[in-house]
Amino acid sequence: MRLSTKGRYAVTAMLDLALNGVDGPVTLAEISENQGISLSYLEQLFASLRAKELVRGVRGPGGGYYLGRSADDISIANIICAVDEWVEFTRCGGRKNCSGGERCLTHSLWDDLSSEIFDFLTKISIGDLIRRGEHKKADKAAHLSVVNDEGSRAA
Amino acid sequence: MRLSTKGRYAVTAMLDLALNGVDGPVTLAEISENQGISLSYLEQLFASLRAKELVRGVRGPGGGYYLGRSADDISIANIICAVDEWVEFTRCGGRKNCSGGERCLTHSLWDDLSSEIFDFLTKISIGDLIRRGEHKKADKAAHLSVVNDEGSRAA
DNA sequence: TTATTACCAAGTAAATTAGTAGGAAATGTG
DNA sequence: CACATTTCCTACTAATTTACTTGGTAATAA
Repeated sequence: MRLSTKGRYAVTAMLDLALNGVDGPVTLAEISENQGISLSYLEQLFASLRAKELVRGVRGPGGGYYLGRSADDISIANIICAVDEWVEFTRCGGRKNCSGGERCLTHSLWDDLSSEIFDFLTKISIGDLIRRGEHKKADKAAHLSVVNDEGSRAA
Repeated sequence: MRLSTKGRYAVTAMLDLALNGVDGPVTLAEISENQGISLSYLEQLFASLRAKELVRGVRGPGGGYYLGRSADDISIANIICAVDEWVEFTRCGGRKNCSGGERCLTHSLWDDLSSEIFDFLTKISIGDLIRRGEHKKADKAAHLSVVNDEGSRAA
């Protein structure tokens, strides 16, 4: 697994798209403005996202991007894999003395961890994140001024 | 959170250290050999790991590195944070029109996801990974030739 | 004394990230 | 139709990060 800043940009952009795309498509110019990402870099990212059918583009005036499918059917792993090319590491073939022996155990362990992280991110959808955000807002509205050390992060 | 190849190297090296360091310290030369990482790059990584007291170096002939504390007290998040400098993103201050309004929700959502991934990796220790590996070995020995689609990954 | 090892610093090649520039192809609107 | 808007596409580039190289110094066991 590989969670780089590139993947972060992509997830953030997709989140923006899901939030602002409820009535009509969202232009990359808007996302660029909102998130402080250059338009052309967004174009690159969205080319990858479009290739994996995570977004759908509409050209011309009034155009922009839609989510390619329901927000509940788009996982964080989907997004990150789309832009980050998912290099499979620990392909022990070709490595030193990795065949079968003690040596390979380390690789195998990392491989297990890696796929566990992947599973974790597969289970979180854009829809989940949004609902979670709504809950938090509702909670804040309900018992206002009740501040614990977790809630007061975003200034 | 940021899970780069650099963090991968560090986790792999720490795993190697934990596995081979049961009787006596492990030299970076050995890890370099085992994992195919250049000695000097390992030195850089271990400088960071040592600064966070995740490893302990012993100089001179017969020297090498020990884990800084019990394998159960070293989480994957610990390791990644040590080498990856943990840049805190989505510090919305200074950003566009991020103060309070709609705009910030996206950042906040990503921030939540980020800390969730962090929590996840905090809960997995080097010790956990090793025990998991041993279980897997035991399972293989017990009901041999029973292969499901998950177990047959590492060739 | 010597070999071995951690430890340290400066520099560098390669890869990746992020952004620029300059378009072409659709498409809604006047 | 003309035109503005927007996706879509390619090539180039600056900045940053990754991974490695080189050339040491300091500690220490034999």
